[in-house]
Amino acid sequence: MDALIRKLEHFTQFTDEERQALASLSDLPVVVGPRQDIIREGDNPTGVNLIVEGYAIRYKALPDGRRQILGYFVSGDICDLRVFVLKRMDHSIAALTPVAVRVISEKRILEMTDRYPRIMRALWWTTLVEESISREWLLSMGQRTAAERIAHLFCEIYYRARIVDLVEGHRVALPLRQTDLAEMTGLSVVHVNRVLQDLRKQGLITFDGQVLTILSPEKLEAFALFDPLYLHMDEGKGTVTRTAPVTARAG
Amino acid sequence: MDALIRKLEHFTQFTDEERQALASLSDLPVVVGPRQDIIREGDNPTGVNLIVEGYAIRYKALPDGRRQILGYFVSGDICDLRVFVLKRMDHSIAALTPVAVRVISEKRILEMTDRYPRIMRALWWTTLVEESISREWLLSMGQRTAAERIAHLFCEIYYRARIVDLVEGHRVALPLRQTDLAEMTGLSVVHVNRVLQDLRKQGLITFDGQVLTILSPEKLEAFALFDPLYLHMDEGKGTVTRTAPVTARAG
DNA sequence: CGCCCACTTGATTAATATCAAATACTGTGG
DNA sequence: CCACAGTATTTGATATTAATCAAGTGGGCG
Repeated sequence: MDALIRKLEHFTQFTDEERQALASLSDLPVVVGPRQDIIREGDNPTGVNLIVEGYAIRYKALPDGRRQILGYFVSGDICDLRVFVLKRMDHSIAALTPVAVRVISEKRILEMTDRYPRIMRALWWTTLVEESISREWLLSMGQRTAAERIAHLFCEIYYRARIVDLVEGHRVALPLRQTDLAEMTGLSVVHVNRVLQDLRKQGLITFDGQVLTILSPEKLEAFALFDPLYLHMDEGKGTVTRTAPVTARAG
Repeated sequence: MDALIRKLEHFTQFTDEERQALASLSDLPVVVGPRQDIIREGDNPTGVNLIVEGYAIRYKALPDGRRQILGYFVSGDICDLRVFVLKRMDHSIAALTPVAVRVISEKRILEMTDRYPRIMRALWWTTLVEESISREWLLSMGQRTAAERIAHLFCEIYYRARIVDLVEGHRVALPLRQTDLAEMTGLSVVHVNRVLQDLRKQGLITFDGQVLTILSPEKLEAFALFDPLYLHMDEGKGTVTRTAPVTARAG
């Protein structure tokens, strides 16, 4: 829950009461094994999932088995906040690594957002950021080369992990296989492997399947044509809490 | 405005009063010339745009000029319903063909959704469908071949146009250039041209830059691995208006 | 130890981009 | 009505990117 609050506070500032409400939002976390589905396409979802620990993904598959990862969740991310409006999931959500999730019922979400409009606005913000990310992915898929695409993904992970204090030095715990990267970027595993070697050779990153190290954020961002604007960090503070000072941009 | 109501009624059934409220929502339409920006990246949007006529697009560009179309709007589509939460646009919206838009202020939207929860829900539905479409595009970009991707796009256009009565026979007015298709699919113009020839040769479609004809919807859908589920048509009726009969699926 | 994965490497092929030129189409002015 | 300019489409040839196929290597673990 901590991570959620930390993340939302990049958008707004909460009162203690609001923070309290957020903290008491959900039940105990459930642990999901790696590569297990959390929600499957076609399901009628009953609650919202808050990722407490680990990496989860959205994915979608074609009938012949080709599979595309559409996005990922880190600690503090909420899956499918407004999914109650739709009848059936049009995609699946799965744990990539071991994941701890807290399930929050629709009722609780509604109670809380009714009582605390600022929380509602903050939650909206998270879904808008998620959409923005998905647009950036579309740009990546359509226009960035394989190397740029992977580099860009690493930049994004770096930023998103940092928001919730998952970065130390320039290192992020990132227990992914190269096949996962392949499914995220729409590339073949072999090609991902070669691109990774190339990025390593260029001295931009280090990645061993467990830890991603960004050797030079500036260089990597330049290479990837990465512009963090699409993550909309820190930008709501001024508008929502009008009296609060605007803090410096993270990073 | 008609098209909007027609579209929303694929999700729910309105009372006359609600329909009235929707109809009186906005001012006179403004006409935007083809290839003109409607909102530009970095802008702080002041209102919501309802497309009355024509095709508009979302797009995003890299600093070196590469450009990706992220989605398109047909009559009845609303751009950026909840954009007030974010400070700045992270992408642009432009007219592809001549477009008529109605601008709706945030205030009006809020008044209406406060008074008519069913309208609020219906508007939410449209944004969820839009997100779903963007996920499907990601799947297309990552996993579908060039030909499948274009075929899939045509299927989608066919369905979305049909919702708002823009299809006659199996023909849709679609005044696009091949470069537009290229930017939508992340392909080069030359390759789009060849794929189009191929689809024509296979007897699946006809397209002359003005009118798209789907010669055999079944064959085209099979070829494109198209499953209309992601468009979430007709699926909310049962849940929102509990007394209303569930109508047959369109198509 | 030996097996199962994941990763790596090399060779080849397929998909798609790029470059360059030719053809068609659209609207305009004479 | 024609000539022309400008743009869009088409075609051909070639280059590049990335996929596929096939065969290693290497590490973790029962």
